[in-house]
Amino acid sequence: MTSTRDRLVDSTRELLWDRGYVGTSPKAIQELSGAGQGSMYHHFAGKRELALAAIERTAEELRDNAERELSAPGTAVARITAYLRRERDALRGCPIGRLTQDPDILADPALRRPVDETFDWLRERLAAVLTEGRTRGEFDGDLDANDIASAIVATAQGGYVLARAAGDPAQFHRAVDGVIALLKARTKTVAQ
Amino acid sequence: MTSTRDRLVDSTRELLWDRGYVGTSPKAIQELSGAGQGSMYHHFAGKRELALAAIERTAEELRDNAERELSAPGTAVARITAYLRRERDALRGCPIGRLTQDPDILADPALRRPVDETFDWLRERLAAVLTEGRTRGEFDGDLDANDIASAIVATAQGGYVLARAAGDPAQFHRAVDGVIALLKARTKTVAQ
DNA sequence: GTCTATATAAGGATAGAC
DNA sequence: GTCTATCCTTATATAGAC
Repeated sequence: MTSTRDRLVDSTRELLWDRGYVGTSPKAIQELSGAGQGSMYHHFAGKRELALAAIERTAEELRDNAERELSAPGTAVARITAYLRRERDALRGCPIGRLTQDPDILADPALRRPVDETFDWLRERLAAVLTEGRTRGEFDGDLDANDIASAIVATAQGGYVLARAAGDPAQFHRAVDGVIALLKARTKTVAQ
Repeated sequence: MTSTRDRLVDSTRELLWDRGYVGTSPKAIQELSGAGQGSMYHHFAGKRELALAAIERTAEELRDNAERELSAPGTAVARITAYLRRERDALRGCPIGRLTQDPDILADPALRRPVDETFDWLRERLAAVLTEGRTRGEFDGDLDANDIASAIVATAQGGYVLARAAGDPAQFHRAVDGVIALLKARTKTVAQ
């Protein structure tokens, strides 16, 4: 059903997620995808081209998933809470954030771009949701949407770090609960 | 002045910080330290033993630096702010947090322990500072010190991710400013 | 499109002389 | 303690047949 090409890209995505760029070998990609060596080099020029396709696809998917939560109906805080509490494998971490630890990725503009753009988009999207909430009068006083949006994205990314260090997904959720509690304290105490 | 052994450990610390465990080769360690191959294997059994010494040393240093800010005089928020705003090379990231992206480190209990313990300590230390602040009456209402401490550590760790993705240290500071703003909003509005 | 053969370099270490 | 020689494996391809 799926083409060899697709299986190569999907396998690369999995391996990049778990082992990063430097930790992912062509041989491992071939084994996971079930494609032979000649086949792999027929479809892609090499590891770099494969990684590029894999990263672009992963970035697209992350964005789509985030947009689903963030564009749902509800208050700003409810949507951000839903986004942060969405079910996930916290121990596996973020497939995009992970790539920022790979010097070879950061050094290559093409490989780096989807990473950069994903976080840029996410930060702006969260800031827009916060601004919308403020316009609607959800929050008390003023609120720097850009800084808080950054803090929210960072809390999630750092939550993965804490979870992986401890080997315990609860550490992710604890961090997320912390930032949600801080954010909720800024909402007007009208309803519960 | 410094022993060959120390130069080997220091070089390994630098390389682990920048390239991670899988990205650090014995050859690179030898070149950076100026030690020969025989010399390296005389002092250490191999890459793993070198990494162990390097990670333990880095963890110790991180802890000492954090303790310096967190045990200073001042309010809880002032100390946490000083900790988060301490001068740093945000683009380089956290030398301990970085290791959580290395499957080989997480899979090895000895290599992983200092990483786990560092974050455990840091989270508890921040929670203690927050609890102390609450006892002193710095904060309005209640406040879940553990969750907020987690969120603070996570914001810093995630701030590095954002900074590295963008190639811009300002992204780290933006996230940090966001969480500080949220935290400050919880202080009693007595003084500024 | 896929397979097998071959190739160069690097990773990670051991052996033994000095 | 340090150096050089040697070793086996993996990384990352290229070449050419089918």
